[in-house]
Amino acid sequence: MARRRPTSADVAREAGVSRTTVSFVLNEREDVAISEATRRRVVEAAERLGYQPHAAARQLARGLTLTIGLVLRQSAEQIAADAVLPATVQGLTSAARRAGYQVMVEALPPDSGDYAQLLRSRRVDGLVVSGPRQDEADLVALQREGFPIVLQGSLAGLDVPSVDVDNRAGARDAVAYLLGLGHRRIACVTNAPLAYTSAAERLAGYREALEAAGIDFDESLVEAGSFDAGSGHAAMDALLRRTSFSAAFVASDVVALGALGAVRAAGGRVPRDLSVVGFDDISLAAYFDPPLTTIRVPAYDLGEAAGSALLARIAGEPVPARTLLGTELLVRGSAASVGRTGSRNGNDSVPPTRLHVGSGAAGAS
Amino acid sequence: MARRRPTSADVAREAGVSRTTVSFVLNEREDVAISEATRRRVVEAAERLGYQPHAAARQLARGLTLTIGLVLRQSAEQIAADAVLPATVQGLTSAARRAGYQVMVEALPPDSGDYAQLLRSRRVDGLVVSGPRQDEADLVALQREGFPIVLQGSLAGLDVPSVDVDNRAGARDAVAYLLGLGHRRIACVTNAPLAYTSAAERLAGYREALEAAGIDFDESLVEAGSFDAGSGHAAMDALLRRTSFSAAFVASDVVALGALGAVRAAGGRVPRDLSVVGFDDISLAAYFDPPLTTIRVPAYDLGEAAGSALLARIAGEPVPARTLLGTELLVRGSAASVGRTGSRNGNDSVPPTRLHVGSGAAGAS
DNA sequence: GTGCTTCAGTAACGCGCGTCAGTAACGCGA
DNA sequence: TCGCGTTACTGACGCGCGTTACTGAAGCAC
Repeated sequence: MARRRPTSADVAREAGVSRTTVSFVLNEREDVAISEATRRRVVEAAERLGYQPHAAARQLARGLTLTIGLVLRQSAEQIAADAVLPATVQGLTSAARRAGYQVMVEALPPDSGDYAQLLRSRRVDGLVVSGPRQDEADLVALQREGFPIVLQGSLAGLDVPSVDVDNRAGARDAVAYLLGLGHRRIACVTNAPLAYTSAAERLAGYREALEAAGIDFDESLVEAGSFDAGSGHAAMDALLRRTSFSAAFVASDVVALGALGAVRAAGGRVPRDLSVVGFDDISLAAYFDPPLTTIRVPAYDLGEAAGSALLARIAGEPVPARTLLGTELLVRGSAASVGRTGSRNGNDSVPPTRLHVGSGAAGAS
Repeated sequence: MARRRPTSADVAREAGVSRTTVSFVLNEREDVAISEATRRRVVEAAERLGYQPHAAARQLARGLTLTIGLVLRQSAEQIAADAVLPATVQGLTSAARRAGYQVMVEALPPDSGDYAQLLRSRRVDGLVVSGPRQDEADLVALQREGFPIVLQGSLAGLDVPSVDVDNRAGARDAVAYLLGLGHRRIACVTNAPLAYTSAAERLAGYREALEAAGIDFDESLVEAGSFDAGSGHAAMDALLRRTSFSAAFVASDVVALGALGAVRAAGGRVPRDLSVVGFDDISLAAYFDPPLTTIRVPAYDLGEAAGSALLARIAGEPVPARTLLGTELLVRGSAASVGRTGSRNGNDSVPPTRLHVGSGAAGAS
């Protein structure tokens, strides 16, 4: 016969005290006086029985689930291609664990369901929502009902605290670096369609850096990527066919890998013929050919910060409306000075080739 | 004044029935008779009040949390470098959602904590445990206490149902493919230290394929990788310095990227000088240079299968002790026939170069 | 009318805990 | 002795739901 799991009543009986006392002892309540002797008796009884409080009963009595939710609002493909998601999740869970919280994940592509019930059914105490684009209405409604919500990412004109990477500053740094190397015609491949805030912000950083250097924005130098390497290949291919430039800011490492392939397919060499700077610093970027100069985003810290902000909100503490995490330029081998080849080749005297793909050249594979 | 969230009692009052009736109606119980008229009254009242059952109360009353846990038992670095984890998690959440379940993630590196309390405190109804190596004791104990557990991965001699990719068969396919291309001296870089079952299995598949072709196993052709690209670079570098071979099976795409870099650093070209086959088919593999021929692992399906198996166990249905998911060889551009160069170069007459790295060559970056 | 069955709905209990109000015992000063 | 505060503990209620056993009423054959 399987023994029933022990309840606090069993512990009370075993220790010869009341259930109330058990609760006081095990919750370490400072405001009630318990003699050291009974405290010990209770602790030992609990130990002996292998007592573990029933989570649901506790939640019901205290009105707290000690759980936060992570809602992923991207498409399935986008999630699968997200190289930094695991790190972000780790940051979130670790922030949660420090506060005694657990994390519930809900991968809910747009239009595939509703996460409001997570909150309204009190399954979680709060929500980190990542990558929303169209459910502003739901968000605002939940926020107004008083539920703690933190946005991971950005969404203009929303009265919800958000935590994000400083995409604009990172992009500015990347492009400023290329400008510093002497480049003037710098192309930009976005990391996603511009409806995504991060894509728009990175493009804005690109424009700002050009502007600061007194260079006019040229629309023909911009092409949209879309999460995956294939889009980067296509975008770079289109740019090479359309116009000429000596450097490119590709706003995502994953997209950049595709772009590197397109340059190669066109017979060009990076950085000799074209300098490239990426964004994200995925773990493979250092092993691209050439190793990718890129902007590091602190993925773990991002999850951490989102978690901390949410927990603060749950605790009723004030939370800044917007937290931006800094990025960092990582110089590796994919960008070189104008008029100089990449150092890895050693033949500095050869001028940069003017890359151009004829209409008959091989397209994307 | 903030309105209190509605309870089933409120719905009952609003509909003019008892709470019991509300419960019967909203849970759509077939075994009790409710007139269509009152059914409608209750549903409408619930709708009007925006009623949402309190999850904890429900869990307490029914003894079911409708939640499963995913325990990640790898190191933090390993999780961060895992390119297929998001897909697996998606598969798991989607299997869960179909059954009305949610997923709780617990990233618990070895020796950093205890996941038994998740079960013992009834926070979850069951657990998918991924990548354990040393907590067999805990697992067996929980299993014996009757908790539903499914292993994602493999662990010998454990009486816990497991779901895994058929690593051995996949490796066999990869190596058989290289053999079919005429290669005889085939190196192997493992995807992890051999203490990891998946690494041992993939190496075993490599040996089996060689054996089937009547080729003796040569220990000097094997080098251990370790999750990241850097280890692949180092391993390939060591192999090139130590011996010669015309092909390599690198048991992870991430590790393979580093290996490709090492070949390049040694002045070799893939597949002209060396054929390479990877494992995993991460989303970037098709954009490596050259595009990586590899073994596709069904990451999403893996999560799906683990989830389904766990839910079956929770429902008390029998579950096979071991579920192995098939893999698939994806031929791309990183392997070529012996005596022929890769077709992309077009100069078939050049014999394969014998690659060898002098002791003065550049090492890992 | 009687006995039986089916239909429609309800009262009351229990899930396991947190917590408030209350109490008994025990000093301790005047 | 009384009054009062302190210490150490307990009884009982409530959290919001699911569910079992029960009650009336209606229908129906005899």
